Amino acid sequence: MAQPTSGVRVRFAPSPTGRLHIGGARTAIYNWAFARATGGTFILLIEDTDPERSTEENVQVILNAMKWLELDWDEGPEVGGEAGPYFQMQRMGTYADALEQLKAAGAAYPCFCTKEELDQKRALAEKTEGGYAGYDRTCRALDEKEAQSRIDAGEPHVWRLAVPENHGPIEFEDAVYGHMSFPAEVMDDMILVRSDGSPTYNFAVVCDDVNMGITHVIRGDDHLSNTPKQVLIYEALGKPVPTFAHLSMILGPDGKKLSKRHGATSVEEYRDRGFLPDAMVNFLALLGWSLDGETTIMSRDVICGNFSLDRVTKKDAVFDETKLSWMNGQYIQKMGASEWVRKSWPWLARAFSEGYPYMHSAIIPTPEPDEPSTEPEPLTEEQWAAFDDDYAAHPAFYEALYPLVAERETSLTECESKLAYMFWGPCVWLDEKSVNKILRKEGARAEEALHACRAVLADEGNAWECAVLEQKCKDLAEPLDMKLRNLLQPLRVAFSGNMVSPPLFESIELLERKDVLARIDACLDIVFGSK
RNA sequence: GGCUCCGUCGUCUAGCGGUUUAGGACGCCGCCCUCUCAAGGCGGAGGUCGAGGGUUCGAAUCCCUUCGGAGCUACCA
Repeated sequence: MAQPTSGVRVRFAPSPTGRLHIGGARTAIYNWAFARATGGTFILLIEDTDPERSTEENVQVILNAMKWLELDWDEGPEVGGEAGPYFQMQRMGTYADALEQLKAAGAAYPCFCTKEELDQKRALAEKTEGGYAGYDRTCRALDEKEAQSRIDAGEPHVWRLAVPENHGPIEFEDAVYGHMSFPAEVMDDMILVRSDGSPTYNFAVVCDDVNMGITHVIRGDDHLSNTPKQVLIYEALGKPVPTFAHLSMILGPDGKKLSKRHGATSVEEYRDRGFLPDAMVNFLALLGWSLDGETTIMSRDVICGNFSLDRVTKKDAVFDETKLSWMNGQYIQKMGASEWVRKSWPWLARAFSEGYPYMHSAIIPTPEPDEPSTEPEPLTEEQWAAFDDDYAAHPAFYEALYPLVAERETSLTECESKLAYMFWGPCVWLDEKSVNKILRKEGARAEEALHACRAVLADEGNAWECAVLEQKCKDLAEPLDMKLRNLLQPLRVAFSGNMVSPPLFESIELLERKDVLARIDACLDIVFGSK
């Protein structure tokens, strides 16, 4: 299965164990970007040797995450390729072949020590000798014939790598860490094949990388210490050692390895929280790599066109969600209305559903800032149908919402709360705090302002256009001797229910005159008891 | 314990012996803009480059020591 290796071949090999971890995603991005930058081939290989978790469904989860990030692979599941199959479970034959080769070369030997025996020895060594030095090579001394007869008798055994005696330091080049050297004496006669015949990780990766013609192994830092062991396997196999590139760890805000305790750790979670794939890729690319030290926002094309291993840092990086949010906001500003509508679908549907069918107008208590975020009820089929109908009837309306929130959103989810008022029809939910601060404020003349603005909005002579309505309302300030702020904030509250909202007249323009007037009337009635 | 790696503003980073009074970005503070909130513009605080020794005319950049952090040390991957 020797591959013609012309050019760069890199691979990302995730285990389908549930979700695509942030660290894994970055590894995938670096492999992908490196392949694209060098005109090489990006291969996706599924490490599905754990039968417990490697379900069809979990494989799909990984694939979906890769697709969501828009990391296209040249060879792998669904697209095939000449170096396949791309599932380790389907490559068992290649591992068996490799073992045979090692046996023939005398580079592997059977070991009959049981797990229990080894655990005991390890425990003892840790107590008495101040540390376990690795397998004591008991079975390596076994007579070949004796070993064979025990195998023939069906005695359980594993196959170990016979680390060469007097092997000088094990050295290899790492594109990130530079020249690496490990003393061979501390290398364990590691297990290659387990007693059940399955290959261990270190053996399987080497076989795969050899057979797939991988030229650059770009992977997590946690494999750095595994690398000399793997180099030994390459040597035993008589194969050239690829270039390695180890990526530093991604840490949580507390400086500890990123884990569930830090909150969201999978790309799926970020997707569900309204993050854009472009922002994720841009942000993750910058976690350990830089273009020039200055550029922060960069497109996939720029990343792919300029990615290089020699600008990858060795230092562990803390995952700073604040910066990710900022970056996401930058991408939301640039994405455009139609894409925004398409991607904001779930949250727009929620915003729509809250206002449908229209509820009554009322003052509602201001939510506590430390609200216990409860999982929202999923929308019913009915609600979805109603939303779909509404969108079909007013597609332009939905696109017009984009400029209202584009530069105010840091995540797509925010449109649900920020735009809720746009779906209230003739009703308004008045935020209690806003009512007290704006409408009921002593000496603010809010009621007077509201009546005046209402008159402008009610005047059929005024075109229902943002610029016209805004100008006419602002013209009220002078005769009334009011500050714009005092004049318009009451209108904002009466219309949107809150003292903080997206642009006022731009919003009003998108709704019907009768609904806007109805809201003002409801507000006047509820707050001031006047009509 | 052993092996290995890392250490520049709070965070992501630039820096590869002199062009550096250590640059950019997020965050923070202030000002401007302004009907709110944002966005945007401008400005500011914040690192003496983990510490201590060298080498050198000159070091964040080279060497040594030291401290701190991390990874590996499985019939897990």
